[in-house]
Amino acid sequence: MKLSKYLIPTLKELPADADTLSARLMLRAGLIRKVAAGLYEWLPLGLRVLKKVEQIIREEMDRVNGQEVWLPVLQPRELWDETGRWQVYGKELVRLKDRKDTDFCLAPTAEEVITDLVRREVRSYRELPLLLYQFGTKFRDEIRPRFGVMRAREFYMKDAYSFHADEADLGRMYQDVFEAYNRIFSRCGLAFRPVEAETGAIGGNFSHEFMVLADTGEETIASCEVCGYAANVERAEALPPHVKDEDDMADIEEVDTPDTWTVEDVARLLKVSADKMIKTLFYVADEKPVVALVRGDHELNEAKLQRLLDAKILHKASDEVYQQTAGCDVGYAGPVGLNAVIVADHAVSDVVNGVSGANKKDKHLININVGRDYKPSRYADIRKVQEGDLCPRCQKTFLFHKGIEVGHTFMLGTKYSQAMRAGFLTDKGEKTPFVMGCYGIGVSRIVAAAIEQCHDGNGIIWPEHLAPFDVIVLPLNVSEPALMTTAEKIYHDLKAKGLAVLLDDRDCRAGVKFKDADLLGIPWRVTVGEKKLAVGKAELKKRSSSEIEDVDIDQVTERVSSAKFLGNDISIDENAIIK
RNA sequence: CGGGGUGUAGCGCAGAUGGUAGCGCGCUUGGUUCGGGACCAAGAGGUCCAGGGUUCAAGUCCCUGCACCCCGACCA
Repeated sequence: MKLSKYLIPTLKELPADADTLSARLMLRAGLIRKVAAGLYEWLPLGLRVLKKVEQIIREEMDRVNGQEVWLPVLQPRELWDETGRWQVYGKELVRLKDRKDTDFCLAPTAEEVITDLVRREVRSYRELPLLLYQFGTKFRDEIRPRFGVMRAREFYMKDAYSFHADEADLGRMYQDVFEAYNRIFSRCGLAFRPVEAETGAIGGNFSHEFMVLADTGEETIASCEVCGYAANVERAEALPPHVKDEDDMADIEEVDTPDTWTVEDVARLLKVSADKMIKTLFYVADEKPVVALVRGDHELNEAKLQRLLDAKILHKASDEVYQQTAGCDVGYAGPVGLNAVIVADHAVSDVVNGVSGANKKDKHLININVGRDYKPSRYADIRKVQEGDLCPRCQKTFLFHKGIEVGHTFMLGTKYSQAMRAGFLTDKGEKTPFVMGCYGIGVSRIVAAAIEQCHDGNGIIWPEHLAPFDVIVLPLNVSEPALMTTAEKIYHDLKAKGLAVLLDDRDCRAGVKFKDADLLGIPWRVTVGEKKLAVGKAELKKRSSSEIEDVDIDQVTERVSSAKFLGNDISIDENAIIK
């Protein structure tokens, strides 16, 4: 491809609203342009990278016997009503009507449609297991799109769904896909880590996220270097401390705390530490009010609470609920004398002579004690793990990292097949619901994550398997015929070797070409300049290295084509794949 | 949804006290240059986000709306 005729609008200055490094570089290198908040156009160069990622995923999915399909983006409400997700999914689901006023949504994921397909077409255990996947545009009306294509409202995703006769078979497939995912992200040249994860709106009972490690990541991972346990902080188990305070119980007392309601302020006013405070939070779980207690220095983990209560929808209670139940505002609520279902975090039970709101304006209670003054309905792990917490398996201090979620696998079980009455006949002739798994990869997000991980001050440094082109050839002076002829010959020879080559045939100064070549991040650069050409040489440089090598003109093609991917391919353990 | 901010040339921005719409980059043409974003000259390019109002006169002042960005709440 000749650069002079290729749409690569590189930018010296960057658009003001680009908020992360990868977004800035994607705009500057001419990979994408923004149309509206969270909506992007992929230009030729960007699309080439996207297609590279797609092909790697396709190969690995096929390797574990996945079958590619293509499902509609516009999906009828009736299917979403069957699983209840038309209600549960919330505002993120883009809803619209057709000309006949029938409700539809734009697919944020495709469990309903695929389950509908399989329930109509698959009858027997003999046809299982089945792994179907697709690539396609997904829509999620994010509250706040940001970070370029990383959190866009419309994005490109690979989603896969598997159907099984039983849990054991799902377990085998889950393992296969898990390994396929490891290969995919390795081939993409990413430093990543699979972690245990929350299941969120997709549901199911077991799930992993694949996190690309990057400081700009939105997710936080807690990991233990001793036993290898790693989980999203949304999921990570907290170890109950069991260092019950030694103090004797003192008499409960009401104290004045005018205009003081945050944990920090109350603790300062009463001269107690935050871990003596009991935070009292009101929630509504499937329309039933629930009170959650966590220690003042801890944070409630809503996902844990929701899972514990087995609630479809969980949200913070409104001020009215506080008034009705506690008779006061949020900051003055407390568990003593409260007539409600109370769930307490394990750590709360160890607090002796604690402090909480008195359920009266401007009043708190001191010296409150579990058992004597209030009685939670149940204890559970409902807090977020935090800095300093210990691994529940081996009591070693957790490490925390930032990550970008690029893949997510779920063991769904029968959540969707039961709701949609999707089943098959067993060898005994019994109708049984499919056991399902689902597996997603954010294809467009991988592109951004790769840049986030691989760049320098001059631009992108593509991992070789993702690079839009393998080589860029720079004739430094296009008006010099000998130089141009040589450059074009190298260009054609490289192409003949099957490499993707970009020829910078623009009539501009050398500096501009060097700057753009660095910005674009093409792995190999061949420079044809007059001085070196006079002695029959061209310059060869890897984008990832600062070394420049002079190579005989007629050796260039051989050098590049033989070096491509050398030492950069990952070893694949064929035995790990279950056929 | 709450708080804050911004909308002026393709991009980045400037346009006190209302009075002929500007700069840098990019683009076009010509010339000189030519190994890390050259220089000179001449050009093209604007419903100043939209609608309403005040005024002899609005990019500028006043309403209303929209879009976008940031922080928070929320969320595979």
